[in-house]
Amino acid sequence: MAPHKVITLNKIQIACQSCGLSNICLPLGLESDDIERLDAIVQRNRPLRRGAHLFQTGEKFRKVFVVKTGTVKTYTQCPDGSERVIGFHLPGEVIGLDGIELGKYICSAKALETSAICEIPFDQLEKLTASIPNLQHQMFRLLSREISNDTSLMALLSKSTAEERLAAFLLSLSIRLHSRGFSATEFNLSMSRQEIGSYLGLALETVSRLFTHFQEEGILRVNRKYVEILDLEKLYGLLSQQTVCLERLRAP
Amino acid sequence: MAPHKVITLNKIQIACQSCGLSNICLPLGLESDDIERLDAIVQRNRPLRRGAHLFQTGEKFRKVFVVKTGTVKTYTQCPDGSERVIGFHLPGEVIGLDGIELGKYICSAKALETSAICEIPFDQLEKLTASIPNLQHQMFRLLSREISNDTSLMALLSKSTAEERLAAFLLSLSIRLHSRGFSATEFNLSMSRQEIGSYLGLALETVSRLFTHFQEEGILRVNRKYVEILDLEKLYGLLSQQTVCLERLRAP
DNA sequence: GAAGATCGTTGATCAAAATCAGAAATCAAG
DNA sequence: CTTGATTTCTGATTTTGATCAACGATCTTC
Repeated sequence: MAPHKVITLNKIQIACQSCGLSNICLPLGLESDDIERLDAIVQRNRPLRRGAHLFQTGEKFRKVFVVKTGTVKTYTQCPDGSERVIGFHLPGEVIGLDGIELGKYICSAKALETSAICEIPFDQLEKLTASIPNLQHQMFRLLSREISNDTSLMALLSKSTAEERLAAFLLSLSIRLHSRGFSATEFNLSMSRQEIGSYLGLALETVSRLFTHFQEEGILRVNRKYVEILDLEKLYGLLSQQTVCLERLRAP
Repeated sequence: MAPHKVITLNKIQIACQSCGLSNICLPLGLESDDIERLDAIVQRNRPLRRGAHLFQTGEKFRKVFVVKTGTVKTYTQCPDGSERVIGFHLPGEVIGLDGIELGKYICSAKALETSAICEIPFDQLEKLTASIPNLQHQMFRLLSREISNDTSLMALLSKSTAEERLAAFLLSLSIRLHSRGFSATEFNLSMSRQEIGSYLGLALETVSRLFTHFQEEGILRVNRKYVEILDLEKLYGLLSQQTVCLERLRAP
């Protein structure tokens, strides 16, 4: 009997053309043959396992990364070992752009679950960008979006209660998952209470208590990582006057 | 007697070539004739008075702005009238980049004191950028810097005490002023306690008390807007393990 | 220069969330 | 399956900084 054919994972590659994320990712707004040129410089390796790093703080900046499947967190590490979560990144989101300025990554990025990642060498991307006006515009948009997101989060962090923060976090997740074709009301968190707390500037105990509290209020049903939002309207109602925030949360 | 010649202020214009900020501003890294091309699309109007707006939330995004002299604050407004300060912008800093994504400004910007502002129509800048690789790179760097700055501030806001926040704020100011040729240890704040508090996520009373406290500790001398830092080292010492933050604060 | 508005300081009180501590549930690995 | 590690939940206590309140200083405007 002939040996089975071995399929190497890194050969199963989806070109940008046929990727479901092309409407939120870099190729957005590009002509078909321009997408092909972009596609040619995209590297697609085997999926990363939970805990694997995309890059680490201080490493030389060479590539930007796009999440294709899974979730990635970016974080900074303090000398004392504690870490601060900067962001959670879902499919279609571009990571590493903050490394352009100084030529090195200023935060670390690791997979929270098995995740497929597209890697794009930045020098090649930059050259391509100069010759494709639509790509340049999309790059500017992506960078601008990053800034807008941060602005919203800062507004959230600089005031507002713990309750409001967690509500905003859950709604942001809900909206982003929904826009990627997942359920808006039922999902599994890929991050721990600790990580959520770090991201929102809260103690993990506070996050845990709030989940319980939201459940008692009938807003959601929680079981560890599993979350089901029962009353979206009520959750929105917790976001006092966070206009900007909400508007932005809906966007990506 | 012949009438005196009237000098219109908006005729007193400094070209990018001879502007002292060209080493931190957009022209950084550009060839001489490319700077001229950039210079040609820069609009320089009369200085804005304290309180005047550069742009307001929701307005159509057409231009980016560069502070030439003075200070500008960006902020978002809540329906209840209260505002949240997003950032304070010193000479050489580019404002309005967060409007690219959605085609409208997502925050407002107003002068905190009489300020000279360069205005650059974004559509023209984008065209120019496509034909000057160095300018494209500089644009990416600027956008990336903006993201890095926000990242640092988020790390500061998401944890850390009131004391640490004010220390970081003062050091950031000190560093940025120094890199622009001003004193690192003696300056006049152009913003109120209220605005500092809003920026740092603290009540204005807390900010006021901290100033008093720092003075009692011999770290600085304060009289309303006037600040003299007496012990820079002690001030740095208050920033526990904020590595990222500090590294970033030094940069711009 | 007087009147009013704004801004900054200080004190007293209170509330929200951090911290400390321990139990229960889940997961990973031998 | 058992053991140990990790994660989550819950309770008790403490702390930080917000809020409320009042007053003096400074700036603005007529």
